[in-house]
Amino acid sequence: MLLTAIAKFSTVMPGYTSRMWSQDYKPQYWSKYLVWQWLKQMVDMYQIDAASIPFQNFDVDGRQLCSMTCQDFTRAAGTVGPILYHSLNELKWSGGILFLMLTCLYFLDIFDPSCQCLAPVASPTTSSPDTRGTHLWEFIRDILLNPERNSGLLKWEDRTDGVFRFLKSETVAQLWGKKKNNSSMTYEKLSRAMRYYYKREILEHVDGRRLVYKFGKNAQGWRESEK
DNA sequence: TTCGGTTTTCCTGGTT
DNA sequence: GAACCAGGAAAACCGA
Repeated sequence: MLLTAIAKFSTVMPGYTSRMWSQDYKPQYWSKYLVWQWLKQMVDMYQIDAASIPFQNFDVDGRQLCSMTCQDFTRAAGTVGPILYHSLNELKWSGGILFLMLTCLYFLDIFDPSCQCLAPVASPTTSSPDTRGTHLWEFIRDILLNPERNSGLLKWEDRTDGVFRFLKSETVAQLWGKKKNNSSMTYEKLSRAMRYYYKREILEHVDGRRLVYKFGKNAQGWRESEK
Protein backbone atom coordinates (compact mmCIF):
# COMPACT_ATOMS: atom_id res chain seq x y z
CA MET A 1 0.00 0.00 0.00
CA LEU A 2 2.69 2.44 1.01
CA LEU A 3 4.93 1.41 -1.84
CA THR A 4 2.02 1.93 -4.20
CA ALA A 5 1.51 5.35 -2.71
CA ILE A 6 5.15 6.24 -3.18
CA ALA A 7 5.10 4.95 -6.74
CA LYS A 8 2.04 7.02 -7.55
CA PHE A 9 3.53 10.00 -5.84
CA SER A 10 6.61 9.67 -8.01
CA THR A 11 4.50 9.91 -11.12
CA VAL A 12 2.69 12.90 -9.77
CA MET A 13 5.77 14.74 -8.63
CA PRO A 14 8.57 13.61 -10.91
CA GLY A 15 11.94 14.55 -9.59
CA TYR A 16 10.62 15.26 -6.18
CA THR A 17 10.84 11.81 -4.70
CA SER A 18 14.15 11.15 -6.36
CA ARG A 19 15.57 14.13 -4.53
CA MET A 20 14.02 12.98 -1.33
CA TRP A 21 15.42 9.50 -1.74
CA SER A 22 18.86 10.99 -1.96
CA GLN A 23 19.27 13.21 1.01
CA ASP A 24 16.40 15.66 1.14
CA TYR A 25 14.37 13.32 3.30
CA LYS A 26 16.73 13.98 6.14
CA PRO A 27 15.40 16.92 8.13
CA GLN A 28 18.80 18.60 7.97
CA TYR A 29 18.44 18.90 4.20
CA TRP A 30 14.85 20.04 4.01
CA SER A 31 14.00 23.14 2.05
CA LYS A 32 11.73 25.76 3.55
CA TYR A 33 8.92 24.19 1.59
CA LEU A 34 9.50 20.79 3.16
CA VAL A 35 9.67 22.38 6.59
CA TRP A 36 6.21 23.76 5.93
CA GLN A 37 4.95 20.39 4.75
CA TRP A 38 6.21 18.85 7.94
CA LEU A 39 4.51 21.54 10.03
CA LYS A 40 1.23 20.94 8.24
CA GLN A 41 1.51 17.24 8.89
CA MET A 42 2.14 17.89 12.57
CA VAL A 43 -0.95 20.08 12.69
CA ASP A 44 -2.96 17.27 11.17
CA MET A 45 -1.44 14.46 13.15
CA TYR A 46 -1.73 16.08 16.55
CA GLN A 47 -4.89 18.00 15.71
CA ILE A 48 -3.20 21.20 16.66
CA ASP A 49 -5.04 24.45 16.16
CA ALA A 50 -3.03 25.85 13.27
CA ALA A 51 -3.97 29.37 14.30
CA SER A 52 -1.88 28.85 17.41
CA ILE A 53 1.27 28.38 15.36
CA PRO A 54 2.86 31.51 13.92
CA PHE A 55 3.99 29.89 10.69
CA GLN A 56 6.19 32.85 9.89
CA ASN A 57 8.40 31.78 12.80
CA PHE A 58 9.19 28.66 10.81
CA ASP A 59 10.32 30.33 7.65
CA VAL A 60 13.57 28.39 7.93
CA ASP A 61 15.21 25.54 6.12
CA GLY A 62 15.93 22.15 7.60
CA ARG A 63 19.41 23.00 8.78
CA GLN A 64 18.13 25.97 10.75
CA LEU A 65 15.18 23.96 12.03
CA CYS A 66 17.44 21.19 13.32
CA SER A 67 19.62 23.68 15.12
CA MET A 68 16.67 24.92 17.16
CA THR A 69 16.50 23.89 20.79
CA CYS A 70 13.37 22.87 22.66
CA GLN A 71 13.32 26.39 24.08
CA ASP A 72 13.49 27.84 20.59
CA PHE A 73 10.49 25.74 19.57
CA THR A 74 8.56 26.90 22.62
CA ARG A 75 9.36 30.50 21.78
CA ALA A 76 8.33 29.98 18.17
CA ALA A 77 5.22 27.88 18.66
CA GLY A 78 4.20 28.26 22.28
CA THR A 79 2.80 25.23 24.08
CA VAL A 80 3.00 22.97 21.05
CA GLY A 81 6.67 23.78 20.65
CA PRO A 82 7.90 20.75 22.65
CA ILE A 83 5.63 18.47 20.61
CA LEU A 84 7.19 19.72 17.42
CA TYR A 85 10.66 19.52 18.88
CA HIS A 86 10.31 15.89 19.94
CA SER A 87 8.64 14.93 16.71
CA LEU A 88 11.51 16.44 14.76
CA ASN A 89 14.00 14.56 16.88
CA GLU A 90 12.22 11.30 16.08
CA LEU A 91 12.56 12.12 12.42
CA LYS A 92 16.24 12.82 12.85
CA TRP A 93 16.67 9.36 14.34
CA SER A 94 14.58 7.70 11.64
CA GLY A 95 16.55 9.50 8.98
CA GLY A 96 13.38 11.17 7.79
CA ILE A 97 11.96 8.06 6.19
CA LEU A 98 8.80 8.51 8.21
CA PHE A 99 8.41 11.97 6.76
CA LEU A 100 8.79 10.66 3.24
CA MET A 101 6.07 8.11 3.88
CA LEU A 102 3.75 10.69 5.33
CA THR A 103 4.47 13.10 2.52
CA CYS A 104 3.59 10.51 -0.10
CA LEU A 105 0.30 9.72 1.58
CA TYR A 106 -0.39 13.37 2.17
CA PHE A 107 0.13 14.35 -1.45
CA LEU A 108 -1.91 11.47 -2.74
CA ASP A 109 -4.77 12.66 -0.64
CA ILE A 110 -4.54 16.13 -2.07
CA PHE A 111 -3.63 15.94 -5.70
CA ASP A 112 -5.50 14.49 -8.55
CA PRO A 113 -2.85 12.64 -10.55
CA SER A 114 -4.84 13.29 -13.71
CA CYS A 115 -4.28 16.97 -13.34
CA GLN A 116 -1.43 17.95 -15.60
CA CYS A 117 -0.95 21.40 -14.25
CA LEU A 118 -1.03 19.85 -10.92
CA ALA A 119 0.06 22.77 -9.27
CA PRO A 120 1.15 21.71 -6.08
CA VAL A 121 0.19 24.98 -6.70
CA ALA A 122 -1.05 25.23 -3.45
CA SER A 123 0.17 22.89 -1.07
CA PRO A 124 -2.97 23.53 0.78
CA THR A 125 -2.73 24.18 4.42
CA THR A 126 -4.52 22.03 6.84
CA SER A 127 -5.42 24.79 9.16
CA SER A 128 -8.93 25.35 8.09
CA PRO A 129 -12.00 23.26 8.27
CA ASP A 130 -12.78 22.56 4.68
CA THR A 131 -11.58 19.49 2.88
CA ARG A 132 -7.87 19.35 3.28
CA GLY A 133 -8.78 22.81 3.69
CA THR A 134 -7.35 25.99 2.77
CA HIS A 135 -8.96 29.33 2.59
CA LEU A 136 -8.71 31.30 -0.60
CA TRP A 137 -6.14 33.71 0.77
CA GLU A 138 -4.03 30.79 1.99
CA PHE A 139 -4.30 29.18 -1.42
CA ILE A 140 -3.05 32.43 -2.98
CA ARG A 141 -0.32 32.78 -0.39
CA ASP A 142 0.93 29.25 -0.96
CA ILE A 143 1.20 29.83 -4.69
CA LEU A 144 3.28 32.92 -4.01
CA LEU A 145 5.48 31.08 -1.54
CA ASN A 146 6.28 28.37 -4.06
CA PRO A 147 7.45 30.35 -7.08
CA GLU A 148 9.10 27.28 -8.57
CA ARG A 149 5.66 25.75 -8.90
CA ASN A 150 3.40 28.66 -9.69
CA SER A 151 4.15 28.78 -13.42
CA GLY A 152 3.81 32.54 -13.55
CA LEU A 153 0.34 32.64 -12.08
CA LEU A 154 1.06 35.29 -9.48
CA LYS A 155 3.95 37.58 -8.84
CA TRP A 156 5.22 39.59 -5.90
CA GLU A 157 5.17 43.30 -6.64
CA ASP A 158 6.60 44.21 -3.28
CA ARG A 159 7.69 41.19 -1.31
CA THR A 160 8.38 43.19 1.85
CA ASP A 161 4.98 44.86 1.91
CA GLY A 162 3.08 41.80 0.77
CA VAL A 163 1.91 43.33 -2.48
CA PHE A 164 1.25 40.84 -5.26
CA ARG A 165 -0.30 40.74 -8.69
CA PHE A 166 -2.30 38.21 -10.66
CA LEU A 167 -0.56 37.35 -13.92
CA LYS A 168 -3.03 34.70 -15.04
CA SER A 169 -6.19 35.55 -13.20
CA GLU A 170 -8.48 33.09 -14.96
CA THR A 171 -5.99 30.24 -14.57
CA VAL A 172 -5.73 30.88 -10.85
CA ALA A 173 -9.51 30.96 -10.65
CA GLN A 174 -9.74 27.64 -12.47
CA LEU A 175 -7.21 26.06 -10.13
CA TRP A 176 -9.15 27.37 -7.17
CA GLY A 177 -12.31 25.98 -8.70
CA LYS A 178 -10.65 22.65 -9.24
CA LYS A 179 -9.63 22.56 -5.63
CA LYS A 180 -13.19 23.30 -4.58
CA ASN A 181 -14.71 20.96 -7.16
CA ASN A 182 -16.33 23.92 -8.81
CA SER A 183 -15.78 23.94 -12.55
CA SER A 184 -17.66 27.21 -12.96
CA MET A 185 -15.26 29.29 -10.91
CA THR A 186 -14.14 32.49 -12.60
CA TYR A 187 -11.86 35.34 -11.68
CA GLU A 188 -14.95 37.49 -11.31
CA LYS A 189 -16.18 35.27 -8.49
CA LEU A 190 -12.76 34.73 -7.00
CA SER A 191 -12.15 38.46 -6.87
CA ARG A 192 -15.43 38.98 -5.03
CA ALA A 193 -14.21 36.59 -2.36
CA MET A 194 -10.91 38.48 -2.30
CA ARG A 195 -12.72 41.75 -1.72
CA TYR A 196 -14.49 40.33 1.30
CA TYR A 197 -11.03 39.99 2.84
CA TYR A 198 -10.65 43.77 2.96
CA LYS A 199 -13.16 44.03 5.75
CA ARG A 200 -11.40 41.36 7.79
CA GLU A 201 -8.02 42.97 7.09
CA ILE A 202 -6.65 39.81 5.58
CA LEU A 203 -6.11 41.90 2.47
CA GLU A 204 -5.63 45.62 2.09
CA HIS A 205 -6.98 47.64 -0.74
CA VAL A 206 -4.41 48.77 -3.31
CA ASP A 207 -5.55 51.92 -5.02
CA GLY A 208 -5.99 52.10 -8.74
CA ARG A 209 -3.97 49.05 -9.70
CA ARG A 210 -5.71 46.25 -11.53
CA LEU A 211 -5.15 42.69 -10.38
CA VAL A 212 -3.01 43.92 -7.49
CA TYR A 213 -3.69 42.98 -3.88
CA LYS A 214 -1.84 43.34 -0.64
CA PHE A 215 -1.78 41.09 2.42
CA GLY A 216 -3.18 42.74 5.49
CA LYS A 217 -2.31 42.47 9.14
CA ASN A 218 -4.54 39.44 9.66
CA ALA A 219 -2.84 37.41 6.95
CA GLN A 220 -0.12 35.22 8.32
CA GLY A 221 2.73 33.23 6.94
CA TRP A 222 3.60 35.27 3.88
CA ARG A 223 6.47 37.29 5.30
CA GLU A 224 10.07 36.54 4.53
CA SER A 225 12.24 35.39 7.33
CA GLU A 226 13.79 38.25 9.22
CA LYS A 227 16.98 36.29 9.20
C1' DT B 1 -30.90 21.00 14.03
C1' DT B 2 -29.12 25.36 14.47
C1' DC B 3 -25.73 28.71 13.93
C1' DG B 4 -21.77 31.23 12.36
C1' DG B 5 -18.01 31.71 9.19
C1' DT B 6 -16.71 31.48 4.59
C1' DT B 7 -17.40 31.21 -0.18
C1' DT B 8 -20.26 31.38 -4.30
C1' DT B 9 -23.48 33.43 -7.33
C1' DC B 10 -25.75 37.18 -9.32
C1' DC B 11 -26.29 41.75 -9.82
C1' DT B 12 -25.72 46.97 -10.80
C1' DG B 13 -22.85 50.52 -11.58
C1' DG B 14 -18.31 52.63 -12.06
C1' DT B 15 -13.46 52.74 -13.98
C1' DT B 16 -9.57 51.75 -17.09
C1' DG C 1 -16.66 47.02 -25.77
C1' DA C 2 -13.88 44.13 -22.78
C1' DA C 3 -11.88 43.49 -18.55
C1' DC C 4 -11.68 44.75 -14.09
C1' DC C 5 -13.23 46.81 -9.56
C1' DA C 6 -16.57 47.72 -5.74
C1' DG C 7 -19.90 46.14 -2.96
C1' DG C 8 -24.98 44.64 -1.82
C1' DA C 9 -27.86 40.68 -1.31
C1' DA C 10 -28.86 36.05 -0.89
C1' DA C 11 -27.82 31.28 -1.09
C1' DA C 12 -24.81 27.34 -0.43
C1' DC C 13 -21.64 24.82 2.10
C1' DC C 14 -19.36 23.02 6.08
C1' DG C 15 -17.85 22.31 10.75
C1' DA C 16 -18.87 23.01 15.60
